[in-house]
Amino acid sequence: MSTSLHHRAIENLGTRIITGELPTGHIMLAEHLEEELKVSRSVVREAVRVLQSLGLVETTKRVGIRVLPPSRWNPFDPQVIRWRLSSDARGAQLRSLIELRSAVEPAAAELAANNAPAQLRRELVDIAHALRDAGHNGDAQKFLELDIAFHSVLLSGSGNEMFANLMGQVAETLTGRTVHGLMPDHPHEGALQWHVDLAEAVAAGDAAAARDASEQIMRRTTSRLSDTWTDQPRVFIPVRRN
Amino acid sequence: MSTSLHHRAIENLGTRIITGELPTGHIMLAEHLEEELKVSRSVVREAVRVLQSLGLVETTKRVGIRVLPPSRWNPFDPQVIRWRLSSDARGAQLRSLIELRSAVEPAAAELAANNAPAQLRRELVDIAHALRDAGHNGDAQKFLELDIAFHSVLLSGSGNEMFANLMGQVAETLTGRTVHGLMPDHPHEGALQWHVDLAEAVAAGDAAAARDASEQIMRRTTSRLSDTWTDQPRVFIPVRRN
DNA sequence: TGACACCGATGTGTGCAGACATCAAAACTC
DNA sequence: GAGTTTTGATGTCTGCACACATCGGTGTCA
Repeated sequence: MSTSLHHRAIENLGTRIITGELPTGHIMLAEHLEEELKVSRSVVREAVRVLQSLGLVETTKRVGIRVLPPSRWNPFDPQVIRWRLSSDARGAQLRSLIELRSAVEPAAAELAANNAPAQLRRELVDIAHALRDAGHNGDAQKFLELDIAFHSVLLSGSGNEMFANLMGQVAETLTGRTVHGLMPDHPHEGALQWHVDLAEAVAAGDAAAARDASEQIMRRTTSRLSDTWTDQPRVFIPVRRN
Repeated sequence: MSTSLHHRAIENLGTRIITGELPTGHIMLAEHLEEELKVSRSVVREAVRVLQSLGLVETTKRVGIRVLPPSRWNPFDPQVIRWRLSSDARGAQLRSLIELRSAVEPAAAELAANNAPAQLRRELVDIAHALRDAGHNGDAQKFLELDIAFHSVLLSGSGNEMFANLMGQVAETLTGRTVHGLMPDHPHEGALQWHVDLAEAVAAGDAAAARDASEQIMRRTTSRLSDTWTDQPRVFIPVRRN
């Protein structure tokens, strides 16, 4: 009972829309939602307003609340990502996130090597060494924590708030990976060293080396996970013209 | 008066928070907002709920509605981006977007060369040629439209919905560029050719060439705009740990 | 006397119920 | 078919009850 009714209503409708249980074009009435969710009008209205701002629904007078097509959803919203990760589209969502990370992290590494404050560089090196140790010792729990911390600090160090914000979603991905049993028992030895190389390149201000190391890491991560989405068809969202 | 009260309330509070007129930690009371905005409680409550989902405010019982620090804002939300683009932080926002584009578009070009459907490839080539013609003829209006269309189609062709979604924000950036008088009278001749090269590489399925051409374009775009944000300090968002 | 734990008063968001206003789709009239 | 009326859903407003975090007073104990 700790979560608010408002929050639960958003969660309920959001997941049902994203799983496709409430398909594109499906029309709901606020009044109907009241009795279905057993909540009052204000709760329904506030939830619908939030879903509207996420691009999941639109409201039209005399019609009702219409579910919008996936192309209108805001794919960068943390909630939308979380809902997709726990739906049938998990593979497609993971692929999107990995492709985004593969594009962004090398750029972030370059920026961090050029701009990050000294303390952050030191922290990155420390984490990389601890990460290598945890990997050698087979401490899976600690390894995961340090892995998330490493990439978070790296993205923060880019000084680009959009990059930095991705860390939350990266964390979801990584934790989700373990949850779904996609983590290896023993981390790859080369990957551990690449993390150290990356940290030291950033510390030394060597942007090119930092990018190289990051690209190595992302290539390996991609190849390790790519078989989870081979069955997922790519969706080509039509260009919206006014 | 066409926009709803709800929407106007969001716009009012959102802009004032992002410009810093309502600083981090500032506390408002719902009751006070009612009389200030001259709207009823329901409007205020729905607006606050949306701002909450954007990470701009949080509500606490017995305290009120507290403005959150910029590190909590969702930097990928289109509304937040728009507000930041029309605030003092416009330079920083532009830099973030360009860095993101620079990271994403070459990756999108690669993906498009590997995966895009045939019709999309043809369309891209047609647009590139039309873009070159418009550039030669000095037709600024048409050039802008085609430029937006080109990058939109390219990002859509990646088959990654997150990449595809960036086109909206790219469009904002590009149109904002002309609005702020940052467009050259005559587009760079090399850039026009690079667009054609990129389109033809995608059409031919040559991922490496597509990436190269895209990187060229982004390098030029970055260097052309970088003097608009030289005075903007980089902000290093602290890593949020639970 | 002073420090500390307890507890009730207070204020604020949360949730509820009902009413009227508004406006666009649908039905109707000509 | 064009213009008009009707209808039905969201939009907006208001009063009320409740939950609960914070604050300040009270009592207890050292």
